[in-house]
Amino acid sequence: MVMGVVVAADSHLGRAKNDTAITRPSLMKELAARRVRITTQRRLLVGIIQGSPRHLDAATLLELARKQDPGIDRATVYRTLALLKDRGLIDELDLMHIEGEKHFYEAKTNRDHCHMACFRCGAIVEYASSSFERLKKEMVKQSGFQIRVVRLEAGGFCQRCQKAS
Amino acid sequence: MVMGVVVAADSHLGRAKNDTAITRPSLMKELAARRVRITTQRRLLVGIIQGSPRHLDAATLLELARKQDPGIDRATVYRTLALLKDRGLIDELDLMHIEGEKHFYEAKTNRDHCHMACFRCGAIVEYASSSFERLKKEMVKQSGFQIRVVRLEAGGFCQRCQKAS
DNA sequence: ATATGTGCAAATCTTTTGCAAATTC
DNA sequence: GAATTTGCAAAAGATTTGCACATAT
Repeated sequence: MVMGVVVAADSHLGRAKNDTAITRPSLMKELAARRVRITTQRRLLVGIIQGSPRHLDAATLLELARKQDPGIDRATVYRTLALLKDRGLIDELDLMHIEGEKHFYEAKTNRDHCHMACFRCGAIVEYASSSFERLKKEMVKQSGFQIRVVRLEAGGFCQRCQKAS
Repeated sequence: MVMGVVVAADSHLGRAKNDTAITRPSLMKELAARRVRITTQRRLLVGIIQGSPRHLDAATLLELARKQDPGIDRATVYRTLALLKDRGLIDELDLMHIEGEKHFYEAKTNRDHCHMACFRCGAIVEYASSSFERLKKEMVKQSGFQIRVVRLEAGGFCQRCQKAS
């Protein structure tokens, strides 16, 4: 058994459950620390992102936000996402374009992790390991490139779908 | 020095030059092996992709193709890219959306490699190492997920741009 | 008072699709 | 002649933008 591995399969677009090694620092605190103005709508959006057990796309985030503030606009959602991404507080994922070209978002975690997307059922399996951390360090060392964001995604078939065929 | 490392910085959207460990099997042969009909236009498009030293996006590919066949249509380009992707002959990259939402393509190599995109100058640094191969194996082993495609991308600043600031 | 955030509607950018004509087997 | 590929034009989907108004410091 490899140390530090965090794997968890979940249903459709789910997120790791037994994920004890990964923590998600408070977005609100991070925003405050960066002296970003926290408006009512931003608080709402950030709360939804932080609390969501799933990877959200902009349309879903808007929909969820509208349940609490029907007046909130799509543009505000996109502008807030851009802000959070710019400050490095959320990660933008493509999830191998398993659902078209839209992006998915998740609060930045203390530790980078990979996403594996099942082409058949859409399940997302998350995975973190020290090997990933080592690889990143190696990349930086060997290339001299200064890494700000990393994204490791894979597409294929989850365990369940492999059996089902 | 780590073994098997292939690193090369290049100018804007360039590709590794001293890339001896990485080979690109002939797309034409692969197509033939899969009994895919090879039309004039497909041959043209595939030739451009295979021969290009850069990561191409659909619009650029269309533009290059039109120099030789002005009649070729955008839809054909997209349809051919979809075909090649489906057969696993090309890889689709996002390059951290450094130039908008479009995709970039490259002929599949014998060995997976990462792409690091410079947010400042747009340079693409490619990197392959045995650590990446090990990580992939570990992911499969630990998660039971069957990987068909992997993409490891990073965004940040290349060596030159770090110095320039 | 000044800077910043928001809603609205329209625009933009990339990719996909329906259908008739052309091409290939 | 049947099946596949292509061009054309229009549609679709996701994201961005200009501008006037509202809100916060």
